[in-house]
Amino acid sequence: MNAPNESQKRIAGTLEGFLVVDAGPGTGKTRTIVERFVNILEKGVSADRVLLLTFTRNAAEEMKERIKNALAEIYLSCGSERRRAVENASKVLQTGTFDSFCHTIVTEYPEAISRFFGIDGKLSRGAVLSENETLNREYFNDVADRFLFDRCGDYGDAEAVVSQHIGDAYTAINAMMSAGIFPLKKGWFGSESDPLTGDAEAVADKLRRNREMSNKKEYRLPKDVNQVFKDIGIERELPTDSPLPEDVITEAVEDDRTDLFRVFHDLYYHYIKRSVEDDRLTFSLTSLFAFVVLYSEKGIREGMSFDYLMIDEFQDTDSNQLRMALMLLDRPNLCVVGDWKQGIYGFRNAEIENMTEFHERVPGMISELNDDTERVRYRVAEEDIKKMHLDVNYRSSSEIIGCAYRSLTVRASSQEELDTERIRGLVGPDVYSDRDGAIGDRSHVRFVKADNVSEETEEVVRRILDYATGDGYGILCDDGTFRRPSFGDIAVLCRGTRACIEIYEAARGRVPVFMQGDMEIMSTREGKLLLAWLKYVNNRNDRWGLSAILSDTNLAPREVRSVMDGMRSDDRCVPEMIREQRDYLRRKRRRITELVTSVFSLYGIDNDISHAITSVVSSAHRNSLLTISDIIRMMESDISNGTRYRVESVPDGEAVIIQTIHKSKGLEYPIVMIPRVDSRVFPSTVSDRSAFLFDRDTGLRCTKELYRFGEGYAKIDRSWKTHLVKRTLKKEYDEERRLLFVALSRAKQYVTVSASDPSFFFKELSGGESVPSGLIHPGEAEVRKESPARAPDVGRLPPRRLNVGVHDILRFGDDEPGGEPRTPTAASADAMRFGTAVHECAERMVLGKEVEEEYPQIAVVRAVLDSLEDASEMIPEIECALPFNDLNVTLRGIIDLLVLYPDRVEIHDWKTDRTRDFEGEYMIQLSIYAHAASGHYGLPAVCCIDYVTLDEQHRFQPLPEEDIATRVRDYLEAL
DNA sequence: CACTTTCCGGTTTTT
DNA sequence: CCGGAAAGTG
Repeated sequence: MNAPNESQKRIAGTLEGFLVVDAGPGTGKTRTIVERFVNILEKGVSADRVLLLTFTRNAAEEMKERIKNALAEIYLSCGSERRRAVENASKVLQTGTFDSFCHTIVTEYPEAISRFFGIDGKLSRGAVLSENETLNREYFNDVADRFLFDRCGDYGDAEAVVSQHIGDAYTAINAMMSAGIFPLKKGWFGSESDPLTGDAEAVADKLRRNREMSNKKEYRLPKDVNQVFKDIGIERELPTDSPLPEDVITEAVEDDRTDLFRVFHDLYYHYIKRSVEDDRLTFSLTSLFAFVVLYSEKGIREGMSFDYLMIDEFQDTDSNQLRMALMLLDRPNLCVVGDWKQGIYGFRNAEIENMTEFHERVPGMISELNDDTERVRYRVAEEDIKKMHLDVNYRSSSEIIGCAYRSLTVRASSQEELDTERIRGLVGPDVYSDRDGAIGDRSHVRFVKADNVSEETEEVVRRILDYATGDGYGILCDDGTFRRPSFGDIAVLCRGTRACIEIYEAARGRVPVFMQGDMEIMSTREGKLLLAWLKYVNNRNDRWGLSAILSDTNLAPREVRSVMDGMRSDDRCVPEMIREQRDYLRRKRRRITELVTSVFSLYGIDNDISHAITSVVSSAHRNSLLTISDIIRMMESDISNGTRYRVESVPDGEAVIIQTIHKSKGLEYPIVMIPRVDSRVFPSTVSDRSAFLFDRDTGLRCTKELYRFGEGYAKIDRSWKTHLVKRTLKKEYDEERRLLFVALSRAKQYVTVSASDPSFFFKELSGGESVPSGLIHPGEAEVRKESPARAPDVGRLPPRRLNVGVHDILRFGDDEPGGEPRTPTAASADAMRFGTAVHECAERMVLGKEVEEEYPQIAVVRAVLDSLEDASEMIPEIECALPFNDLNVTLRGIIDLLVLYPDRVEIHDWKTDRTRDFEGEYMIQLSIYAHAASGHYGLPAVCCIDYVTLDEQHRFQPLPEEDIATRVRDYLEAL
């Protein structure tokens, strides 16, 4: 890369004070942060006094790498005296995610939290951070149910609404945590009055302003209220020829919410208390508790402090995090970097206002934090805060930048609004392109309108082919020349996962394509075919299974039906080939992993999804001796619950990537396609259905209200007051526009935006100028139309790559490879169950969790773990894969325990055997793991079989890979 | 043309 | 069950 530009230099050189850096897309943000970080160290500041916080692990890792590299360069160019300091600095770099930092604080000082809240119980050092939001909701639900039951009748009308909408209460409480609002045993933190009231004056003001802005002839707001009155059946009407009367504004804004606040206070406090007592943390609780520790304990706060702090992606912070940042500093040296235009995490309570209103928020926060005692030991006035700007875009052509900025621009309806936008740097790009000279005219932004969704999907595929194979496109290389685009240069960015999947499915088999993200793998063709075969193999009379199998062949629907009808008597009407396949598969019914891979190889299916399914099924099977019917049940429940699994990402660089816009943040591609910019889809019109509204200005409000009609008759219906207040929240720039901005600004040279039912985003952006679909005809030879699903043919279709379970190639005496497996006896089933139990305990122990079971084997495991104390990392139950490319086979298995040392990896495997009869086989097993791990980490591996029943260990060097290959060959022979 | 009624579709996700 | 947009109405 070339030398830093002026603004990058200025920012990297401004080391002291408070600094906000507005860094538009592609402006060299990471580089500037790295440079600034290094500059601070160069000044002689000790590396442990500088902290860099980010939001994702990836970003944290990348930063660390790049800082280390920069330091390494310095190292080479300086004298021996400085060398040691530089070397040392690179070891103690303080970079990490906000959440991991908070987690450290909380687990290190758990007693501070109980002390602060006045709770008897306390979090342990090993408190579990429950990442699964579904389970967290369930936990809250249980806690709240119980609580409301115990306090039945204490909270008047509010209680009814809360108990009917516990999930919504959880959401609202999480939003409060992010906003830094939380209950004390009595009252609320940091305020005499109720912090949930909001800013009544501000809301009233907005309602009045709204009145002025309304259409001269008719007044919108009174009409709106009348509509609600009508909907809920209240006989009341406001005059629509006059503005909203002041007394109505007052009535709406100053609605009495004391019961609602009381129930939330008590429930919120109770939830905190129970979580502490049950030793349960969520990400939100961790963040809140970290604040509490820093706030309440002077010693900890000072011990944790830094002289310099930098925060990346600052638009993703919430206010709790900002306040923590202020307390973490010993001196006023805070540099925040981000781009509010890329703030797309509002649904996670991130506030772009932390960035846009940084100047106003910070001084206020500091004085609040210093309310009773000095917690922030420096002063920052609004005018001390410097604002700098990265303004050169090194990524995109100016056509693309212009388009991206236009996507943000809203038709400002007043001069005042326009001015606000100008201040925010919105009217016209605040960034200019550096690429135009190099790119020249090899850039475009195109708009395509298709007649319907499937036609649009087709069009996307066509255009992918055109970009990758057609003439007239050139991708700029580092040396300034152009090359033909390849599939790997193209990204398809969608608003939602659904669209991603649909486009992925349509493109698969025709274009090399790769989808990133979790998928409902069991609902795919692969999943359903497998399910169908499992059912049919399990039971020859399974009608659903057979009909699904038949429907995937090229039999006409009529023929399928006649077969199904014939099924009522016997299965002679089933095509012979299918029956043969069933017999072939049935022989493998006890080797689930093999059965699964065989089903897929019948169809020649070997892709990300089939891999993911294979690994889910085989690990479920491995963990608890499942039968075919258990697997069937699991798959069926996954289908009906819409369970998503991570699909292993093997981007080979030459495949089109399909991902959501959210996932694309921070990435760049030469060619970007943005499909489905349709009405209701993008911008998404999913409305807030929550029973509670929580916002800085409006405070906490209930969207429902209990209406009483005379004699004891009452009903819960929407609250007209909250409805009115909600209208003040309508933001001019909503997240959807920023999402479009993110999508467009990923592109370096070419963009195609398409729609079948254009939304107003599409219309606005294209200016009504779009091209119909179907104009592009990529060479037919290139279009490998997926042949209509062929009937599976046994044997003739060699599997392209076979996934083989490690256990499949091991020989345990009575089990001939490829033959019928030994029949599980009651005794051997028991032994396996015991083995599984020991493995589970061992896993928990590695993770530092309590283990209740106490038998001799556990003590042995503990002794082994204790002997590994100087390891840099211990990973239990990790999946591994060892490819044999010449054999077209990948061996897959799960390592019981992988121990990482700086210079080697150690593979451990727990064995509950009473003899060492199978040692030879186990050595092969561990050797496979060792080669896989060794390849992954680039370190030599050592194997160790831990016989926990015998209390013996067998350490050895892995057997040569060739020995394993021989086994694999034998296995393939026998197939 | 302006307003009302009916209809439709239905997220994003790191730590 | 809600809000946006198409269809329906005067």
